Amino acid sequence: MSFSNVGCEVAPAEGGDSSVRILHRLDVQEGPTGEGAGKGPHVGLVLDVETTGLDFERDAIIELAARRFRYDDEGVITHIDRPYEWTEDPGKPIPPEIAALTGLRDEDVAGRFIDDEAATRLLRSATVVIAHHSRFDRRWVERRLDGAQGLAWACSMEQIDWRGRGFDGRSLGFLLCQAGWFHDGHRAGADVDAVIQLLRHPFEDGRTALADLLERSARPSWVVRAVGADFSVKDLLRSRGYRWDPARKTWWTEVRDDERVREEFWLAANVYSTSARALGPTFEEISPTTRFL
DNA sequence: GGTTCTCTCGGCACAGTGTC
DNA sequence: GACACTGTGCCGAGAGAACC
Repeated sequence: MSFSNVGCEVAPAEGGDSSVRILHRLDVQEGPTGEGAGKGPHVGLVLDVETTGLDFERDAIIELAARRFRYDDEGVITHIDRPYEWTEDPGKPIPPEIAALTGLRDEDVAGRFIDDEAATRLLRSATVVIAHHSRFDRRWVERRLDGAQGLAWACSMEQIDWRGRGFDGRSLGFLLCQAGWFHDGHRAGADVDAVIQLLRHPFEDGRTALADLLERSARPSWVVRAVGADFSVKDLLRSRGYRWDPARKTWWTEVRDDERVREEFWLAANVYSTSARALGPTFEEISPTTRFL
């Protein structure tokens, strides 16, 4: 565990003691922020849900929070909107471990419901919806809100190269800590603000985390499936980053749009040149509206 | 023909990291 | 604790070869 190379302003303690770091309590304020305040032409939205568990069939959302922000072409946040938070009665007791984790008790959610129309309108007003683990949040939101399908999603956990940027781990609280802040985690509103703060974070090259995220999210990509690949090339595929899909019984990987042609050549030379029963690769386009489903 | 060994072809278990 | 995903390494069923 190291905080030495995170490229952020974690303040040394008073007196210059380098063995001590000071963390600031996170307090994201509504209103214009930074250079070019308020002028960003794009609208992003950070969202987080708290649920009674992880089972999409049996469990339910108990809290949904979101906050919009404006950002400019450089990925700099220029204005932060007011927070939106709803709690919802799941119709059954909140499990003790979830109550301990989130601080939400049965009486906090009793008789309360998410305003479907307002929440859906809020989500649809954004160019991109961002969550810290969109594979989780997207499924819950699309299941709960009828009008929330087909939005462009990005993931602050998966689509920012935190390790490459000098951070350890990917958990929200730990990333925030390395950026010099702490918050009261595991409440939806607090986690939304934590993500916004991380997106504002400037790396050593001056780019923000949001800029990295938007660039990676906007890149079209392709799921390549080595359909019919012979077993003899499985280790070759694995070493190139392909993964086995048990359901479809194919090796697959995701490549950027500009890597597709190179991948086709590689497959032709290394996989399909030797495989008598090969059927040939398939390519499925992936975009922000189809990721994390 | 019966038994044992070896190889093939995935499949599975587990650890680590993330979410609630 | 439950679940998802990734990476790594080992396991197992079935087929064929080798041996008696």
